[in-house]
Amino acid sequence: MAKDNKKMVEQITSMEEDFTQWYTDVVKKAELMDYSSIKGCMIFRPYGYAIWENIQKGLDARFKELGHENVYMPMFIPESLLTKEKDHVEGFAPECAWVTVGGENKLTERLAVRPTSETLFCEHFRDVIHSYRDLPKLYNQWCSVVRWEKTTRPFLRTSEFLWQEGHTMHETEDEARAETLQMLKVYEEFYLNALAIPAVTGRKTEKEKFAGAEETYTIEPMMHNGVALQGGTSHFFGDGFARAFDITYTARDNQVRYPFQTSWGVSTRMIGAIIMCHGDDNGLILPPAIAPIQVALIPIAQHKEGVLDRAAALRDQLKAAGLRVKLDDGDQSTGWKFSQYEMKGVPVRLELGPKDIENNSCVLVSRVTREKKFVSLDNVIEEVEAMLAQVHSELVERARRNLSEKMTTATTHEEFLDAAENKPGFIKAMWCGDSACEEQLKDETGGVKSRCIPFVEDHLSDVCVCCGKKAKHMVVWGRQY
RNA sequence: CGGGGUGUGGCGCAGUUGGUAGCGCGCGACGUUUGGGACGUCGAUGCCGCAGGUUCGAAUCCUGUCACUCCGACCA
Repeated sequence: MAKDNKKMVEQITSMEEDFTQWYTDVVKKAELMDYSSIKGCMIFRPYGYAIWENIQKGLDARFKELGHENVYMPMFIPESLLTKEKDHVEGFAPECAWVTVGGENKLTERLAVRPTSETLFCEHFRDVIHSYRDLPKLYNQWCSVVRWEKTTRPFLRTSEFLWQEGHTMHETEDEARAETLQMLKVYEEFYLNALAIPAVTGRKTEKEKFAGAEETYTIEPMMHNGVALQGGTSHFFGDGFARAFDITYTARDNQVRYPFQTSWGVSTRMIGAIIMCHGDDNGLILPPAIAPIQVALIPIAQHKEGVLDRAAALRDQLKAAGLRVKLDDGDQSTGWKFSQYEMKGVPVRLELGPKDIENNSCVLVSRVTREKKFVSLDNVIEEVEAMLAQVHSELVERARRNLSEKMTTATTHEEFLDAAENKPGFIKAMWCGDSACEEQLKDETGGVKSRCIPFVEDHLSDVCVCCGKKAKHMVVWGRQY
């Protein structure tokens, strides 16, 4: 029996042994997704989709609080529209999926399945923006986009992925720049307070910028193994698209002017970040704010008189307090249920058995520490809420520690190469501002790239870690998914 | 797009010198269990990725093809 138990637990490969396999095991065992018959596309299973719905709810409320409105654009983009902005099309055309036939007939112009919707928004903005009174336009859309990726991984990179894309138009450059930074702050706050993920934020270098953007800002969380994930981006476009699409308005000074534009997005990749940031060898660990089930209520000896009734009453009580609870009265063994909800990353488990009922108590177990706490049923709601809050702060604390432990500095070329080779994580190093040095470092290290120029830069030295010329910025470097 | 790997019940796999498919898990019924992945009995489930070929006979040999997956280059 003991041997069998062991085998069951070993269904998840340990992180230490093979992080990639661990990741795949977790997404499957936690029932987040399944592979589909379409290459690179995945099926969101109910539990995985529920996480996305909670992320949506949290972000959507934040966007709306700041005055944004949701819209929906078509999923097809005529080739002529997509190609209006030169840099943009060069960035995206190579990975577009094209529709060339409609019904029985070949189309006169092929249609791209949207890889991103800047061009569609611009076409529309051209029609609805005429006066400063029409500005700002603060639009957002929740949709899926398609990018024909060569290699794909569940949640991290799929050919079709779900996301939100905000697109805004403003009277002034200052206002648009402020919007760009504001939305990055929203992402940063959401990552921290909802996903329990602290992250590095900053500006992308010229080389890493979004196709067509003047500035790209990014949030870069670090995964458990030290690898970065571009977790969200916010772009300032200047008036480049406005000029390309001939979007003009009559300003307060009665002059015809071009508006200034931003766009910003996060995707279901966030779920990948949650998995790789918080998970452990027993499976997923979900931050309480977005966990579809916050409390797994497991009745003990449920066949005994009164146990299920009492458990159901407790469930209703917790639900009434606004908690997301699942009472599992299935006939699987208790141990099986424990394992099941651990794999699925439910933050708090509540055990209720005959002895507890007799004592007017129950047992709470934290998914992070596995610590058992015996609490009175009289104040169970407060206790559960406290444990959920504790799980959140422990996840933040753990992730913060990982981030700082895996952050190294390099002041010389040798140090940089050594860190890239031997120390998984981020590297802080000075940089001259030349893309050639980024290219060289990437080649020498086999994939370490600039993540961003953080908002607060340390002065590590006067010279570029690569070429030795005068340094312009401190850059955070790392490998990425 | 380059390099590797794998395709056999839902999942993980075995299948010898070619002889007509098996194991574990899971699934269903019943019974016993029930505070860390329970046990017994019975039962159901296969276009052996696909298409050709060789052969009396192919999961097995040959050719082609498709898919998935991992590692690189490209990207949220």
